[in-house]
Amino acid sequence: MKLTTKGRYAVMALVDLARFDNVNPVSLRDISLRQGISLDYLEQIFLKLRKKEIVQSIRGTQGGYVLKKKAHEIKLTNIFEAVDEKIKTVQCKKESKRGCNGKPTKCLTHDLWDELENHINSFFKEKSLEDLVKNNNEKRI
Amino acid sequence: MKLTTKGRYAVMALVDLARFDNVNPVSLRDISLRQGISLDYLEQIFLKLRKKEIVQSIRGTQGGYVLKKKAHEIKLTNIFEAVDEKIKTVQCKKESKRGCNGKPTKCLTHDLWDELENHINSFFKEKSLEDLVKNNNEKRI
DNA sequence: ATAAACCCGACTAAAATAGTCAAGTATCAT
DNA sequence: ATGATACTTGACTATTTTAGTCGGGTTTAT
Repeated sequence: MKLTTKGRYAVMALVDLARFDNVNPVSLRDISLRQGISLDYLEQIFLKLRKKEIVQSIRGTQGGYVLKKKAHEIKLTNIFEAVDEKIKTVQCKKESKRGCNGKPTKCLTHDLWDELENHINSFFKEKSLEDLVKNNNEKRI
Repeated sequence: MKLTTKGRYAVMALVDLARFDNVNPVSLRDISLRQGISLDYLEQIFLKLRKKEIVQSIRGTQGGYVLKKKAHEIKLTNIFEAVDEKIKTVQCKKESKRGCNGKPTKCLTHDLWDELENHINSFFKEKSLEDLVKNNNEKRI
């Protein structure tokens, strides 16, 4: 079980963005240089973030991105959802009629994975971008 | 972020095993049929479980596997570790000197991923095989 | 005008996953 | 004894996912 770079980079880039956001739009080029993430890849990620209205773009020279919502309103959950990073412990939820493993009942451990998903998601739902920025500022990184 | 089938199958198979264990050794063939998991694949998985002393094998006709420890002593953490299912949120922990992203500092979100790992692992450390079996019996599946 | 920046779809190499396959060895029931 | 059952082990492979790259746009400040 691991987190993909898409999810990680999205969070890293947004934390970076959130720290400079108050002044001017931040260009992906700057984020790319500061965070060491490929520019092309960042563009893919921000396309998704924009579509989910987490960031807003400003085109042209001196353009870039700004947050579209307040940092405390943006939860990790929203970010991951935007870039298709989702918790998938089990694939047996689609068909409501028949259970997993093709049998009429749920698989032996079905409830366990549900529980696990909830456990992880509760973490993501609590943490906001603001929390992360504050945490970093306290440490004066 | 998703769980691999190796981890899921290992837990499913062990829950199955734990329910019949008290009587006779359980053959992989039976588990394979009941849980709908390929026999060859199960063999791979049980090889690892045996090496980590979670199960014990009994060869020959009427052979099979039995738990090597009490069900309440086997935590999810042990199972996942045995089959190499580990939580990997970030790869930036190896080099202690230099941080992630090649820079001398830790990446902006380093502590976050640490926290997430701990959060998930705490779940795995608590849950035992016994918990899972009990849970299923209550529901008379 | 032109450079800086976003926009967007298509493509791809590499790694991980989810197995399969083949060739054993041990043990029990008869 | 012998055959059937079941574990043992390593090698192999198709598929999927990941982690990007690439190329060609469009918009806008200066």
